[in-house]
Amino acid sequence: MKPYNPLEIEPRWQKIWAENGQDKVREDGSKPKKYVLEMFPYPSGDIHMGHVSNYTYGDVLARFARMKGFDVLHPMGWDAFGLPAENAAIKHKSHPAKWTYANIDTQQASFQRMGFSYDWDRKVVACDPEYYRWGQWIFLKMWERGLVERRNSPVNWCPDCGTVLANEQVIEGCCWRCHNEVEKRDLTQWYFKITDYAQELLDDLDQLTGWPDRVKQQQANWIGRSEGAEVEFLLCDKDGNAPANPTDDDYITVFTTRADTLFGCSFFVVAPEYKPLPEMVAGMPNEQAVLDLIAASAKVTAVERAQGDREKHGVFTGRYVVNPINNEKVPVWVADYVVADYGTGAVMAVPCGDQRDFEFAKKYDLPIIPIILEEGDPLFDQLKDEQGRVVTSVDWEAAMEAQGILVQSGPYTGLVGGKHSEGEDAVVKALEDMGRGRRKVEFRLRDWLISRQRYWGNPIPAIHCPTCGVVPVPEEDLPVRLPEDIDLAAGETLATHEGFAKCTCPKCGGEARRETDTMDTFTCSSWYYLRYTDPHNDTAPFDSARANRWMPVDQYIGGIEHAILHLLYSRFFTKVMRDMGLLDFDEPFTNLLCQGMVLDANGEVMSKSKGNVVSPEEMIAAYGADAVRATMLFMGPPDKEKLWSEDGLAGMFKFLNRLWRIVCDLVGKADEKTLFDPSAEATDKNNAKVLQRERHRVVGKVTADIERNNFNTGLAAIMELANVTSDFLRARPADHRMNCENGKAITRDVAETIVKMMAPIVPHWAEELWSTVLEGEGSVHDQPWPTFDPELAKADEIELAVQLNGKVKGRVTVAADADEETIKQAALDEVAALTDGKTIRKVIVVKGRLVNIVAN
RNA sequence: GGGAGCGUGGCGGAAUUGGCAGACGCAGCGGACUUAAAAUCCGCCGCCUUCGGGCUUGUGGGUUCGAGUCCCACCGCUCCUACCA
Repeated sequence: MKPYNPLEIEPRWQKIWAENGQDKVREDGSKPKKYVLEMFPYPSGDIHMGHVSNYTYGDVLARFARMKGFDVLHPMGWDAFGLPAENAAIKHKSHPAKWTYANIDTQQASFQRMGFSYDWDRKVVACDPEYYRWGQWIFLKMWERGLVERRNSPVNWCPDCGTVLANEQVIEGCCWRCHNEVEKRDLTQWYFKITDYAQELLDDLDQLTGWPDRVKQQQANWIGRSEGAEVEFLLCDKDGNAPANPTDDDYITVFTTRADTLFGCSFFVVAPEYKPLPEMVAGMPNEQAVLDLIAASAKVTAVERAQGDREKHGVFTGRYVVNPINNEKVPVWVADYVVADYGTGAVMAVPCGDQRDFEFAKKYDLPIIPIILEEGDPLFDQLKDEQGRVVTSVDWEAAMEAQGILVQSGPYTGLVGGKHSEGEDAVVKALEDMGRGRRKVEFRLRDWLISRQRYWGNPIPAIHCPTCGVVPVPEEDLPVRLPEDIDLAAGETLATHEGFAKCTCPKCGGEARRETDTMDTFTCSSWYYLRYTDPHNDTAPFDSARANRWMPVDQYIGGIEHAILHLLYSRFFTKVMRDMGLLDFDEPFTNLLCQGMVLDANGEVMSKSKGNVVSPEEMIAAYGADAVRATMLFMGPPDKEKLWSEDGLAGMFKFLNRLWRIVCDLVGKADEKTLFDPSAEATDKNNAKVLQRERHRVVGKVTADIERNNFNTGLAAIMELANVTSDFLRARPADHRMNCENGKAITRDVAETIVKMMAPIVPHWAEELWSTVLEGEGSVHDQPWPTFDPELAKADEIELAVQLNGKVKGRVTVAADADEETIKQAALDEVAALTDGKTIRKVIVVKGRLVNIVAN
C-alpha cells in the first residue's frame, strides 16, 4: 500500500498543475459562470492564519463549483499601496516598491504551497501602473460626472501617518491603521460625492439577500437616513429686536425630526465650528467667552469626544432668534454637543423632549417647558387642554423622548407627538404654509475624502494652473506615474519632488503644479474585482461585455472589518460605473461570507507581542497543506471565531491517513495489512447495501453543506461515511467484498466518491489517490461532482422513538413505508405496560422521527 | 446612550429550523497488537443514582402533545456605533 506522504506529493502536484494550466480560467461559455472571490490581501509580510482560513473557504467553493459544472473565475491579487510600505522604505532607506513586491512574492509562494487554485495569469497588483492608470481614468470620469469635488472643511488628520483620513477610517477617534489619535484640521481636500448615492446605497441593501444581516444593518446605520424637516428661525439684531423687514438671509435654518416639539423650544444652539458664529458675536459682550469656547472645543480630540461621560460646555452668544411657530424669542447658545457637519450645524433645543438638550438645560439652568406628556403623567390632566404657557419649567429626571400627547402647544394640543407622528405632520404642514419650513431627509453618511498626503498611492490626476485653475490631466497623458527616484528617508515628498510637481498646464501651456496628493488606497480596492474579468486590457479598465459576463461576484469572502469601509465604497463604485454605462448590474457582490477571526487555543487574538502567533508555513512543513486546510474547515462555522489548536491539526492528519488506507482497501490495493478483522462478524450492519445507502446519504449531505458554507458538518459527514466503510471493511476479507453481490461496483463507487468529495478540501491528497490508487483519467478536479439517489439513501426499516407525554419511554422499529395506523399500534404496544389504567388522549405521529402518546 | 448577536459535556462544535440533545472530532480512560514505545485497531466517555430510574442546553416564567429552538423578564459575554437633533 502506498503511504500518505504530503510533503512529497504536495509540491509535486503543485508543479504539475502549474505546468499544465490546471487552474486557468476556462471560458467555455456554454456553462453557467461562477465568480468566487476572496478579498485581496495587503502585502504585509508572511501570511497568517487569517489568510489561510479566508482563502481556504474560497478555494473549496471554487473547486466545488468547477466540479459542479461551472465556468469558474477565481483570481488573486494584492492591495499594494499604503503606508506600511512607505514606513518600511524610510526605515531601510529603500523604495516602497521593493518591500511591496518582495512581500507579494513571499505571499504568493505561500498561497501556492497551500494549493489554492488561482489563475495567476490574472494577478492584479494595485501599485502596478497598468492598474492604477485605470484608477486615475475612473477618477477623471467621475470628475466629468460631477462626482469629484475639492472643498475646504474640517477633516480628520492623523499626525502619525501625516495624512487626512475619511470618516469611515476613524475608529473611536483613532486612525484605522496606526490606532493613534486623530485631530481635526481645516483643509482643502478632494472628495468623492458618495452622498449622491446615499439613498440608493440604502435602498439596495434589500436586494442583498445573500449578505449577513449584521453587515447590512451596519451599513444602514452608517448611511443613517433620517426623515424630518428644516425649520427657519429669524435671527434678531444685536440689540435683540426682530428685523422689521427681514430677508431670507436673516434666517437660520435647523434640521429636526421632532417638529412636533417646536412649542417646547426654550433655546437655540449652534456648533462651535458654525461658520457665521464669529460674525454673529462680533462686538457682543460675550464675544470673548464664545471665542474661548470655540478654541477650547477645537482642542478636544476625537478620542475625548468618544469617551463616555461627555460633559457639555456652552456659552450664551447674546443673540436671539424667533421661533416661527409661536413667535417666541429664544436665546442662542453655542455648545460643543452640536455636530457642525450634520444638518446645518444649528439646532433648536427642546429640553423636555431631547435628553441632550435636557442635560444642557439642567446644567445651565434653562427652562424645561413640558409640551409632551404620557397619559397618566401627573401634569397631564392639568395641561391637556392648555394651549398657552401655564407651566414654563419642570424639575424632571430625564427628557420624555417617547411618543406622547402634545400639551401647551397651541392648535396642536391634544395631538399625538413623536417621530413620524400626526403632531409632527401637522406642525410641518403649518411651517410649509408660512414658508418657514419644509420636509427634509438627512443622511449621516458624509462625502468620501479621498486625498492623502502620502507618496505610496495612486496620484490624483489633476494640475493646478495659476490661470486656468484646477485642470484634469488629459486622458491620453495617463498614467500619472509615481516618480521612482524619491528619497523618502530624507523627507522628500511628491510636493517637494520638482521633477514630479512641476508641469505645464494642459489647457494654456503655461507653467503649472501637479496635484501631489495621492488617492486613498480604498479607491484601488473599490474596483479590482472588475479588473480581474479582463486584467490585461490596455485600452480600458475592463471590457464591459467581459465584466457583465462574470459579474456580479457570486461569492465574496472576507473579514467583517470591511463591513462598512470597503464594501460600501465598492457598492458606490459599481453604481457609478453602471451610470456611466460600463456595467449592467446594480450590486457587485451577490453573496457575502464574513469569516470569523482565527484565535489561539485559549481564544486570544494572535499577536507578535503576545508571542502566540501560529505560522502557517510551520504547520504546512509539519503536516502538509491539505491537513491545514481540512483542519481550518473542520473547526467550526466560517463566520464564527475559530480556536486554532495543533492537536486538532494532528487529529486531522491522522484522519487523512486513515481515509487514505480506507480508499486503498476499498479497491483492494492495501497490500500490507488490511483493515480486515477475522474476529469481526459480517452482520447486516456492515453489508454492502448499508454501505451503499450511507454513500448516497452522505453525498446528499455534503453537497448541501458545501452549498451553505457548512464545511465543518460536511467534513463530519464524510467522517461518518468513513466509519461505516471501516465497519464494512473490517468484517469482510478483500476477496469476499469483491465477490459479494455488486460488491466490486459498490466498493469502487464508494472509493471514487470519497476521493471526489475530498477533492475541494484536500486537493493534493485527492489528486494523488485519483491518479495512482484509483487509476482515474485526467485530474480529479475536472471530474463531475458525485451525484446521489435519494431512493438509495433510504433505509428499509426505521427506528422511531416512543414518547409518553413528551418523554422518551421506548423505541419501535417499523418498515420505512409503514402507514400511520401500523406505527400507532406498534407504539401503543411498546408502552402498553406504562399506559395500563390510563386513558389515551391523543397519539401524535411524526413521520420518520417519533410517536408521542398523550395519556393520563 | 443606540444597534446587532451569543450563552449546549473537560474543549471545538452538531441538532433537517418546534420532534430521540450532545452528530463529528479533540482531550481523557480501558483493552488488543508489541520485548517495549510509537503507529494502528477495538471499546467507554453529560450529571446524579438506593440501578427502578431521576436530572440536564445561563436563570425564572409562559405558549405547546412536545421547547436548545418561539414569547416575556432577568443574569452574563462579544462585536459594531457613538452628542446625527
